[in-house]
Order: sequence, then structure tokens, then C-alpha cells
Amino acid sequence: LATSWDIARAAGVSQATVSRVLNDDPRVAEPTRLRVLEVITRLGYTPNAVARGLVTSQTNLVGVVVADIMNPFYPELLEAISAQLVQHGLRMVFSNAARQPEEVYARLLMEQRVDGIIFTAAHVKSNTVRTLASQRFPVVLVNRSVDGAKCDLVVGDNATGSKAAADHLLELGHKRIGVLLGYPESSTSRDRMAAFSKAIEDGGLEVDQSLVRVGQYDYEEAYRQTRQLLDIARRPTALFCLNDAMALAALNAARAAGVAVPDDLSIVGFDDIRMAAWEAFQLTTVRQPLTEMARASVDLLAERIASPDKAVRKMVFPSLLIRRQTTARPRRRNSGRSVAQPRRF
Amino acid sequence: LATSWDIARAAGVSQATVSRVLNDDPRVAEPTRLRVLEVITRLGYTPNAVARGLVTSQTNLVGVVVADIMNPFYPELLEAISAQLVQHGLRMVFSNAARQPEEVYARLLMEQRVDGIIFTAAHVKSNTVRTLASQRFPVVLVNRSVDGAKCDLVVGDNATGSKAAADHLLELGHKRIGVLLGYPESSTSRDRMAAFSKAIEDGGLEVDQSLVRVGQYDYEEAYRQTRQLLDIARRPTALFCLNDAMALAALNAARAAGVAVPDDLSIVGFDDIRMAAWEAFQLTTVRQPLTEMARASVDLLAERIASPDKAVRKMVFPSLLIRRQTTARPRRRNSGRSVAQPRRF
DNA sequence: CTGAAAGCGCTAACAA
DNA sequence: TTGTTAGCGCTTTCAG
Repeated sequence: LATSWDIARAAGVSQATVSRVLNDDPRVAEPTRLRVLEVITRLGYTPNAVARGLVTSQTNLVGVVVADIMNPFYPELLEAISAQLVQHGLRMVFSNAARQPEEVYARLLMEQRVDGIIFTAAHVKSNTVRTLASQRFPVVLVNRSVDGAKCDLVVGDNATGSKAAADHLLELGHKRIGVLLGYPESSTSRDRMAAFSKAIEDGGLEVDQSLVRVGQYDYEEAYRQTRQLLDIARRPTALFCLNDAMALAALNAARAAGVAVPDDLSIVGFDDIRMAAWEAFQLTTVRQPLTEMARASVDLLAERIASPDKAVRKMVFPSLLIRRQTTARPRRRNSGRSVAQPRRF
Repeated sequence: LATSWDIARAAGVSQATVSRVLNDDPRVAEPTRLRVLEVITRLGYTPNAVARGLVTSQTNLVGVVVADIMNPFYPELLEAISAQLVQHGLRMVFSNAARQPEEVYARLLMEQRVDGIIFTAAHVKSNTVRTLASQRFPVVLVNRSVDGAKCDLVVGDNATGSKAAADHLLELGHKRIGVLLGYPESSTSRDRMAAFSKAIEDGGLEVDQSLVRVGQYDYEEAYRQTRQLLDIARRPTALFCLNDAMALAALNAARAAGVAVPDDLSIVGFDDIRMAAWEAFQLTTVRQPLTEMARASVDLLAERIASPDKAVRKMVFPSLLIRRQTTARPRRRNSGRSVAQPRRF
């Protein structure tokens, strides 16, 4: 593989000049520049970003840590993050933290000397994030926050969104309301649940703890939990799912159990991923502006990399309840298992 | 940030010794090793992979180029690839080639001096791939092939799968069969369509070219094309979609158009992504062992990196038709638009 | 078993 | 405007 020395020799200039051409240094004379450029294309030279990274201690690499790429929320986020990174001339080192704790991946990313890390998965009390942030390493959290971590944050308005969901269910007249939590240790789950509970209580009701299950933000687990929830004697008439992946699982679980949605069970999700609007689901959910949030996270990180000592910023994006077809008034006096057949397209 | 020199000084050894400890060189005496290790943890030293990469010309970075992360096929592949890369001690530089041509991303990956690239998106006549492969750069293609490129390949058995789909539709008695193509320039689309057409012709029929549309493997486009297809006078009674993402789009489009599936329209997909089995879809489709294919691609790449001069290998994984609920006999004497209402859960 | 020294391919002063 | 030089932080001979 050709090096800048090869180019220099072939072009009859010094290696430094080659470097200057590569970095658009305005000082190189036009004829020299052209000659070097010609040799570069002729020899098919590709500058070595590793060597450049070593001397500049800047890799233009950004770590992106995702909780679970199989959750359709993440591809949507990734798409936007990826596009925005390109805009900033940055490349993505991707980590799916589903298997091992985020700490493991963070270490690998640090070894790789990435310029910064975007975490979309982080426990409320993540030491990793707190340590990194305290060392002034550029970190931004998306859709999560970490206790006591001084770092840039991009979140949706969980409180308002959850309250809207609760009020909607209350208005419809639901009394037995179940909840599918995410990870109890995630700020998102904690915040959404807190606001939801409060709104329900403000409505004079209370969320029955026996109807609250941990779905881990995961399709499979949410599916299991919903099946169980629908099996109990006085099952809920409504289910608030802390993300859309779980809401879709609940929808499928209800269908499998022969429970009609929304007649026998209302379901509300969170995020408004693209699939939520599909004809097959028509999910009532709380919209978060995912694309904007993703973009903002990259911009924030880029600024933080440029000036690590700036004050940290927290961007809160508005949430909005989108009413579609999975919520309705609860059916009167019907507490037993419905006899509805699973339907097909 | 601490360097190996800092460690050396603090431990009272030479920098070379620190390097040896880091690389598990068996020659270092146990007491020295322990002392160095202690200092390393005490100072929170993180070895610099960039510097290491420069000297070893090995980055342990692997580029993964994906056609469109929003296609649910890819998260499934990515999850498995990601997990397997970890097994090999490799990290993933991720590129979503949806926006710009793969060439752009390939160049960035080369600058980054990744050890190899896994392409899951590549046109049949991709110069990028052919050039890379001819230069003995480690490349593996998943679910695609490129004309004249001598590189490792992991594919499903498109011919057998497509034939099974065709035979299934033929057996059910369908005569007017539509097809949703991917990218005409993708080998997968080409191969699947060829085998499908042949099987239909072997059945004494022919696929009507006016019922063949290009869905670009994309949900949105497939949705549009299906709506159009369902609008024509003598619409198809069956639709073969060259991937599941398009099949799901077709399912939703049919629902939106008030066309009952499978009664008024049978739909067959390809891939058997996890969503295909959801109660909401119950999609009849051709299964490809995605996880195994992903794993194989990483293993192949790792071997290729280890020995760039080995003969290239092509791994073909078996396809299997999974019959679920989206296919049935065509309804008799009913060519007009059905009056079925869109259904909900 | 350990240390000294020579780079890996580039950038960035500093000279000329 | 261009060349010379000194590293960036590590691995890897080669000595000892």
C-alpha cells in the first residue's frame, strides 16, 4: 500500500508537501498541488487515518452504544445518527450492548480512541458514563439520563407524554390499568412510570401493582408478560407500554390470547416508531421526534468534541399523544375472557 | 492520558516490558508482570489501539456496510454479526449505505485501515467490491454476489427458495401472480426472480410483466407499488415479494385497500425475519438461516484476514418455505375490488 | 528475562 | 512556497 513518501518521491516533492496537499493547506502552489494530486490518483493512494490519528490524537471515530438493535426503536435512531455523523465527517463504531454490560464496550471504544461516545443505553447509576463524563471525555446520552453524570443529554418529554397517555386512558373510563415497564434501572422507565402513576392518582385512581410488569423494553419478554397479564382473573382493560416494541408485543399477545383490541384491551405505546402507524397496528402512542433527537445528539457531541469545557446542555424534545386505533372505552360488565377469535389480515 | 512510558517509569521497568505485559508475552517474570499490572490499574491506563494499529498495521476494525438499516432484515443480521465479531475480538465500523453509494463508504473504511469489510449491500457489477477483492483485500459478501469478484460469499439458496414459493402458489391454483422485485441490479433480486419465473413457466404459466413491480426492497416503495397493483382492473391474486420488508408493506397496503389476505390476495415473502411470525402477520415466506449466515460471514472474514491468499469460498445456506396464513386458494370468479373493510386488532 | 533503539505513516512546528 | 525534523504511542528485532 502506498504511503505519502511514495507519493512524494513520485511527485518530486517532500513528504510534508504531500501532507499539505492532503489537508488543503492553502500555501502549496497550484502547479505543485496538481502534480501531487495527479500522482495520488495515479497510484491510488489512500491516506492512513491511523497514522493521522496517532499524531493528531483525533480519530474522527464516534462510538455508538445501543441497548438492543433488535428493538425497532434503534434502527430508526441509528439511521438518523449515521446520516448526521456523515455530515460532520465522523465515522461510527457500533456496539450492541445487548449481551455484555456497556462497560465492556466503553473500554473497547476508549482503547480505539474514539473522539466521543453516544450512549442510547445506560443505567441510571452507570459508573461508566459518570466516570467518562467526569474525565471530560465527550459523551452524550440519548433517551436516557444517568444520576450525577455531568454530560450532554437529549431526551423526550417523558413526563408530559406519560401524563397524556394516562389522561387519555382515564378519559376513556379505564379503571384497571396495567403497565409494562422497561428496565427498572433505566431513567426512561423510571420517569415515565412516575409521571404516569401521578397522573392516574390525580385522576382519583391508582395503578394496581399486580398489573405492573417488567417487560425489559424487549419484545419477547413483553409478549410473555402480557400473556400472563391477560390470564389473571380480573385482567386490565388497558395497558400502558413504556415503549412501542413492547406495545407491539402486547398487541400480538392479545391476538394470540383471543383478546380483542381495543374492545377488550386498550394499548398505549411510547416513541411512535414508524411501525406504530402501520395498518396492521394503528397503535395509539406517545410520539417522540426520534430523527430530530438523533440529529441533535450528534450535533451536541460534535460541539462537545470541539470544546470539551463548555457547560453541559440538556435538550428536551416535546412529546405528543397520537391517538390511533388501539384505545377505546372499556367494554361494560365483561371481566371474563372474551371468546373473540384471533383475526387475520 | 497515561502512556506505556508513564507505566514503565512508575513501575521501574522499560517501556518494552510494559508492552510485553500488555501482549501476554510469556517471557516476563511473574513479579515484574504483577508490578506492571498493578501500576496499570492504579493509573487507569488504557492502551492506545491507534498506535498499536500503526505499528502492527492491524486495527481489529471491521467495516460492515448495510443497504438500509430501516429494513428489519438488517438489524437481525447486525445483531448476529456484532456478537460474532466480539467473539473474534473485532470491532465494527458501521456504514448505512442508504444515502450515498457504497463506494463512498468503502473509501472511508479503507482510510480507516479496517482489516476487512462485510458487504450486505452490493450491486451485481460493483466496481468497489471487485477492485477490493482483486487487491486481495479481505471482503465478504452476505446475501449478495458481485459479477467477477473473487471473494468469499455467504448466500441463501435463492433458487430453491423461489421455486418453492412458486410451486406453492401454483399448487394453490393461482394464475395471476404479481412480483415485487428488489433492486434490479442486486444479485438476490435477479436470482430469485429468475428461479421464480422458471418455476412458474414449468408450471405451464407465465408471469405477466405488467404485474411485476420494482419495490427496491423498501417498505415505502413496496407499499406504493402494491397499492397501484391492487388498483388495476384484473389485479393479481397472489404476490411474491422478494423480501419480507416488502411483503409486510404489501400486507398493510392490502389492508388499506380493503383487499382481504389471503382470500383476495395471497402474499409470499422471503427471508423469514422474526416479524414474519408475529400474530399480526403470520406471513408465508421463504426462510433463510440469517443468524447462521451472519456468523458464517464473520468467520469467513476472520479466516480471510488471517490468510489472504486462501482460495475463496462460497457458502450456500438452505432455504425453506414456511407456510403460514397469508396464502390460500384464490377466490373463485371475483375479479373486482372486494368490499372488505380494513380490519383492526 | 529485560532494555535500547528503530521505525509504523503521518502532522506540525521551524527553517530556509 | 517548500523542505527538514521531531515526535505521536506502540511493537519488535537485536543485544545483553
